[in-house]
Amino acid sequence: MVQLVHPATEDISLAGVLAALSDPMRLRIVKALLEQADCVSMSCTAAAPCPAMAKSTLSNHFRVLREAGLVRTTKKGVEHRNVVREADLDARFPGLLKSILAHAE
Amino acid sequence: MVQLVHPATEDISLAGVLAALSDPMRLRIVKALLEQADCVSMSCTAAAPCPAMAKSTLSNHFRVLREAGLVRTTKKGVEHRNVVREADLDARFPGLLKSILAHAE
DNA sequence: TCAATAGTCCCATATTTCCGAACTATTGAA
DNA sequence: TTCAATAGTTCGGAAATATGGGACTATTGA
Repeated sequence: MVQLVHPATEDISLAGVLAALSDPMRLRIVKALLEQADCVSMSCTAAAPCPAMAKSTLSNHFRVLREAGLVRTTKKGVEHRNVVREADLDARFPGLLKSILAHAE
Repeated sequence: MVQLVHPATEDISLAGVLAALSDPMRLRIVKALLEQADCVSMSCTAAAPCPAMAKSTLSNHFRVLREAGLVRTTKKGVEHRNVVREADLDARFPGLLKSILAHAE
């Protein structure tokens, strides 16, 4: 089980979070990740918020989310497990994520 | 006194708002507009959150904010007056703007 | 050892952003 | 009126960024 590189909580920036969530696809991904508390593989077969999207594009979206500090990715065997960093985000920007997601969809 | 074109409140989209505010300069502009309840001309001489920025770039930022439904622009003589659409935004996405701005800067 | 699966990396194309320069509109003065 | 000054917009090219196809890597299971 490998941990990928993630920004420390205090290094998460507001602009980064907003930029990451300003893409409708990424917003849907985060929403889907939260709704099924359990993981979601990068292919989004479980959450399926991204039907006809190229693998490379999807990979890029997850990278943006990861670098913005929105999700934590762990590599388990052949697949990646993405979890929203709810606690970290709430520590850094109290209430923000909830407030944004409340209006998603 | 001329009203420029603005989206109706119900046409304001979450992605649009987030995209508009995901630019640090625009976030600063909105914050500055709110802090001095009174107008701010497009040159930001009053708010001055944008020192060394080309006129055309600034004009573009205000257009983005306007089209996203974040500010209302009225043309008074030779200058433009920009006001944050607080009430409209709060009607469309209750609490969102406040939540985002609480963490700005 | 080999095939299958899950992602990443690289590259070409497409889109967006930035800024200078030219242009438009309004005002105020001569 | 006419002219200069001020405030923004529009245009066009350069720079930055996003997209997706295809090749590549890593892990698993047969």
